[in-house]
Amino acid sequence: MAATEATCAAQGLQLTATRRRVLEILLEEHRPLGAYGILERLREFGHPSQPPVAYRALEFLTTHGFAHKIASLNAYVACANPAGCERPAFLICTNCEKVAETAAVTSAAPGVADAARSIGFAIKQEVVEAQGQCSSCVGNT
Amino acid sequence: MAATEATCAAQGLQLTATRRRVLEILLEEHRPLGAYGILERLREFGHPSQPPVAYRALEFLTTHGFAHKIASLNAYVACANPAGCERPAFLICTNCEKVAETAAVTSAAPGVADAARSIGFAIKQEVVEAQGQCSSCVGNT
DNA sequence: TTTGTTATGTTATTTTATAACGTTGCAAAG
DNA sequence: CTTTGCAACGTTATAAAATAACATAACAAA
Repeated sequence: MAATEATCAAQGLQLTATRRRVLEILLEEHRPLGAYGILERLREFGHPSQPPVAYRALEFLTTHGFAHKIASLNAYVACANPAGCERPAFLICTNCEKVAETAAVTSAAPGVADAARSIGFAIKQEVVEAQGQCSSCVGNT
Repeated sequence: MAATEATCAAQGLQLTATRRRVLEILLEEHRPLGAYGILERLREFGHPSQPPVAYRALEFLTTHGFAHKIASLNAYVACANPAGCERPAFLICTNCEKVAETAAVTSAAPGVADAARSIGFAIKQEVVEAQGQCSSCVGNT
């Protein structure tokens, strides 16, 4: 949160009340939250809570790397490393639904980068989302 | 298509009319198609076309590896290599929307596998979807 | 022929996301 | 000042994606 505030200050980004509240909600959760889950939480705090409210805040947060969308879940998480987030990848526990964020070392998995090169495909960005079981849940299911 | 028929015969899977038609539709398209796009096409051919029809066929096709869901697009493509598909990864052109399928060599991108190991996370499956520009579209946008 | 299983047909609903349009707040140019 | 421009906000409505639920059919095995 402090890192996010610092980045916003440095780059002239407006961390408005709603945007800040959405980020706080994501930080409080230990699992990805859908847009409508966020809306519910906003409602509890008396914020306006029509869908665009959440989606606008999420667009701001994801655009600037303060949060990420987990495409395979249609859900959102706060960035674990807002100060220096690059090539985020996610480890999604299919048992407890918690998500760990890590950084991929290369821009693409081996084989994928080669394949891209060989067909002249210019990779801009990559979505890497692993599903499995976290250490607490291994063997539980 | 032949490979799919062969696999179904070998494994006792029922490639019914609707399932076959959905696979044909995906094979004819050179880009990912949403479930409702598929429904439109089915309608043109006089098939029943309520949402569950498409979703059931897609579940069958994706479960057995004859088609894949592109999570970051909420869309579906025919598998490019139904005979021996392992660890599929996708190169999605943000300009022309075509998708190339490739195979990741390792089960996880470097760094991701290490991170998983270090926190005791057991990876079962991985979603790898790269966005960028295909050779025809590089420089066009 | 009854039973179990797999696939289908259909209605309704839920979940996720965006379009569209007017309003507000504020800073910079005139 | 005040007005012009811009970014964010509030609200209504709707689109798009996915699933729940329940009844029916087709067919093989007991």
